[in-house]
Amino acid sequence: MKPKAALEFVESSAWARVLNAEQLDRVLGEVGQRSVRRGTSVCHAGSPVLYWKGVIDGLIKMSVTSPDGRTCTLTGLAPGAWFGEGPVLRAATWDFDGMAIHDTRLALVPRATFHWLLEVSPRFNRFVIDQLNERLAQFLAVIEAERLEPAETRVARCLAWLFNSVLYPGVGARLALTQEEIGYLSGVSRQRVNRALHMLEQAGVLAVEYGAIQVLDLPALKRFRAVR
DNA sequence: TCATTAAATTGTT
DNA sequence: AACAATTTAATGA
Repeated sequence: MKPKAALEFVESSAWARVLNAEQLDRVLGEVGQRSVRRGTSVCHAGSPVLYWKGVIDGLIKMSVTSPDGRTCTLTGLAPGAWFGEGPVLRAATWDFDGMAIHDTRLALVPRATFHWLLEVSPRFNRFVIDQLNERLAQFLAVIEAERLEPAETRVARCLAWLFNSVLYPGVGARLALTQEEIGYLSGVSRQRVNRALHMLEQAGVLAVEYGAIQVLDLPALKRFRAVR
């Protein structure tokens, strides 16, 4: 696979801009690329972590499966995302499943390269800390909504997450996503998603399109609260 | 380009 | 979960 798109993607990533020329050269020399069709697995719980992965375009769903076969979706990974630093850092295997829910292109940074960057670049370390911290804040917001808020608010939090420009710099104002998919990502029935989206549209926060949504006011989406 | 049809998605119960 | 309405994509005249 010719990694041309991956090279450009790495160069445009926030963490690449904090590296010196020598460090960037090594990364560009070792980065790989992979295209996956919608519906295919991109990483599997229990299998070895070989790469730190970036989403060039498309969409990935992160989920876990219980021993009796039930699955729970944790989050979506939108364009611009880099993921897997957790498993890369602490273990030799993935602790979640990743599935492409759209045709997706991935950039692959070998595990060894990632660890080398951590050793030689304080600013890269800082990037990783910032990213982990941003995720933590997002997870807290989602857990809070899960326990305290009605479904409409949970949908809003889930969408605010997907449009997070720190975690997913590649996402513009518009994201191709059906209401069914939003349901899977936010743990809400499609009917409830439909209601929530219209509520959010009424509030002027986003525009509902056929098979897509467009965010008009991201700050408002983040702080949106439906009345119970 | 237009009309027809199938498939996907949405809105509602 | 089921159904009807709507939108899109594909096909061929």
